[in-house]
Amino acid sequence: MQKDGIVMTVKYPMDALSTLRCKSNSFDLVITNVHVPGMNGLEFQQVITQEFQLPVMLMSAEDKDGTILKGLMDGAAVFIAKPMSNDLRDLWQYAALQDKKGKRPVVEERESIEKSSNCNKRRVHEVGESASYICENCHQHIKKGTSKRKSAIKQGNADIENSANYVVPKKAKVKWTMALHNKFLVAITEIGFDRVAPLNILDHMKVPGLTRDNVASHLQRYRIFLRKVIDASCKTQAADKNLASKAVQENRRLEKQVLGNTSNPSSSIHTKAGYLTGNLQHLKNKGKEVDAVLDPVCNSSLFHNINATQETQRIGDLSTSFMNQGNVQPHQQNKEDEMNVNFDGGINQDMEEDYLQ
DNA sequence: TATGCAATAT
DNA sequence: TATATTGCAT
Repeated sequence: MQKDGIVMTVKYPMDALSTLRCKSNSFDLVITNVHVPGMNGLEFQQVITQEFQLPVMLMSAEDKDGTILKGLMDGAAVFIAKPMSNDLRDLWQYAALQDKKGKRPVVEERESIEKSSNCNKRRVHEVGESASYICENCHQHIKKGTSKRKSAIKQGNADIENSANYVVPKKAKVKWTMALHNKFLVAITEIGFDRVAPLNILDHMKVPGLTRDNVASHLQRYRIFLRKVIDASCKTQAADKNLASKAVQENRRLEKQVLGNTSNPSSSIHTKAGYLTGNLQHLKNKGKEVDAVLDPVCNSSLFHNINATQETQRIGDLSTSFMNQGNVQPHQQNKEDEMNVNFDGGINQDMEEDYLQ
């Protein structure tokens, strides 16, 4: 693990050692199997500990006490039995918090309770990204317990939590790129507006690492946005109605004037009355069209408690304005976002890599 | 239990 | 600002 958040992998221990010798200052943490080709992992760990003073995390499918104990006594920072849990990311606290004086962080034993999580490329990437996040913010996490809200720390780790060096592991933050948001929209469309719910959306999106909470949070924000847009359009509509009733009154006044003065009807009055009548009809038609398109959507469960029946924008336009909320300068928008917008749901691996920060 | 939502934290 | 988390009501 390098300081800039990048993970470097090598197959052979000797390659790792030569890399470390070239630039040992660039690395924060070494993760190795106990069983590695060409060398015993415990030896490997000892060399690194002695030569580079880097925390070493040992992994093994064996959880025999002897192996664990030996590794820890020889200076390994952590020993983890495979399959590893999703809490792998917690490990970065060892790199982040390593004492300058050489004091090793608390040793924490972990059980491998969870079903084998796939430790694939995606996973490693995610951990790498969140690592730098923890490094940047670890000092904030160490201090203070004065928050009004209940701590996010889960129960059952009280001893670890209380240790001076404990850092609350920070979850990766999902960045809702245009591509991801479009997947979200596709999911909503597929599900049908009436059955929209976080878990449902999550199932349809099929994005690795995305959680129900992520979706729920995004859905909430999206609904707030829609409400704003619809409220605004209601006001517009109200204004239109006002205009329409004024038009009606004006029409009647003019018609009376015209009818009351049949001997010399003013062509300009006829023209104005005709214009207002046409305008009124136009407003009515416009309202009907919009109603027809948006009523099913506005009355669906996607828009709870929204008492709006008219909308001046089409739903498709809403996604763009949703993503442009706050109106960031267009040129600052991710090139990727613009290029990868994809309503067909086919999102490639590289894009998925960008979802989690 | 999952949901929606407001308030609040980060 | 955007996203996450929490507590509550349903």
